[in-house]
Amino acid sequence: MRRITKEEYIETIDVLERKDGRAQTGQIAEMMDVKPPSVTEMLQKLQGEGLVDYEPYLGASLTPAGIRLAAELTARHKVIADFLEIIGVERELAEQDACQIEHHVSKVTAERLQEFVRFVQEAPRDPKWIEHFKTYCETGEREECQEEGRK
Amino acid sequence: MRRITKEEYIETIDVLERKDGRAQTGQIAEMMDVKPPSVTEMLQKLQGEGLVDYEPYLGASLTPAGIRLAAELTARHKVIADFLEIIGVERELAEQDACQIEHHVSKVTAERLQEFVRFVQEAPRDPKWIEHFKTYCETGEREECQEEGRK
DNA sequence: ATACAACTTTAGGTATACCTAACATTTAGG
DNA sequence: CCTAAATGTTAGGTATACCTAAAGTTGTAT
Repeated sequence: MRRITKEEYIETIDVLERKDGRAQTGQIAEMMDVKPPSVTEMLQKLQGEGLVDYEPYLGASLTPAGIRLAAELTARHKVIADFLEIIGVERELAEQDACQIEHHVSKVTAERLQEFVRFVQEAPRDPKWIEHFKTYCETGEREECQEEGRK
Repeated sequence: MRRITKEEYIETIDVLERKDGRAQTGQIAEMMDVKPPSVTEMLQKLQGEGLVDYEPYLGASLTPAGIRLAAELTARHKVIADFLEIIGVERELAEQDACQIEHHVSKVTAERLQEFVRFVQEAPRDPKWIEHFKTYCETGEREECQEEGRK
C-alpha cells in the first residue's frame, strides 16, 4: 500500500498551481496515482487545517500557510534529490526516493545535508573534502583552495 | 502519530534476542514506546508471515527468514547512520533519523550510499573526492592516493 | 434548451497500526 | 501450595489514507 502523506498533496497542488493556475481534483489524483475520492477527502482535511482553499467542483489553491509549507518541502526535496545525484543515483530514481525520504528527515539532518550539497556544488575540482567540509560546517568558511573557481 | 513499521519490530526483536536470548512482549513494547497489546498483535501478524516464532506468554524469536531480513535492515540502517555521522549529524540523532529513513530508500540508492560510506571510510586523508568516488563506483578501483594509508 | 458526457462528491467499506479496559497466565513470597 | 503482583492477551474502539459504487454537478452540442 502506497500511503501518501498530506505533505505530498501540498507539493502536488503547488506544482499544478504554478503550471495551470489551479489544481483540480482529477489532475491531483492522476499525478499522485490515487482515485479522485481520496483527493476530495484530503482537500477537505487540508482546508480544515488552513493549508488550502478548496472550492467544490472547482479545485484547490494553497493558502499563504500552504505556500510557506510547500516552499519548505520543495527545498528539502531538492536537497535530497541533489545529494542522491551527487553520489550517483539516476535523476529519476533520486526524485522518487527524495519524495519518500523527505518526510522522514529531522530538521537538523536536513540542514546538514543542505550544507553538504552546497559545499560539494560550490567546491573547486580538487578539494580536501572531509576537512574542508568540517571547516565549512563549523566556521562557514572555505580554506585555501576556495579561490580556484568552480568546476 | 508515530506509526511504526513491521520492519522496526523485526529489528527490535533481533536486538533483544542477541542481548537476552529472547524477546518478550513487554521489552519490545518499552523499546518501541508502544503498549503491550500492540506488540502481541504485531507478533501474531509477523508469525503469520513466517518471520517470527511466537509463543504466547513466553515471547518471540526470529525465524531464519526473519534473521535474514533483520540482517538486511540492520546493514541498511548502519549505512544511513554512518553517512549521517560523516556529514556531521550527532550519533543519537543519526540513529533516530536512520530508523525513519531506512524504510523509504530504494535498493539501488541504498547500495550507492553504501559505496559512498565505504569510500569515505576507507579513503586516505586527502583524496580527490568526487573524481575518485566516481571511479570507485564505476570501476571498483581506487586511484594513486589509495596507498597513502588510512586517516 | 436539454440531454448526455465528463468530472466530482458522498456514502459506505477495508487495512494498518495504534489505543484502553477487562480478562488470563505466570511467577514469587510467605 | 496458594495467593497476589507482574506480565501478557483478548475484545472492542480510533485515526488515517485508501477504495468502489452511487449520486450530484457542470459544460457542451445539437
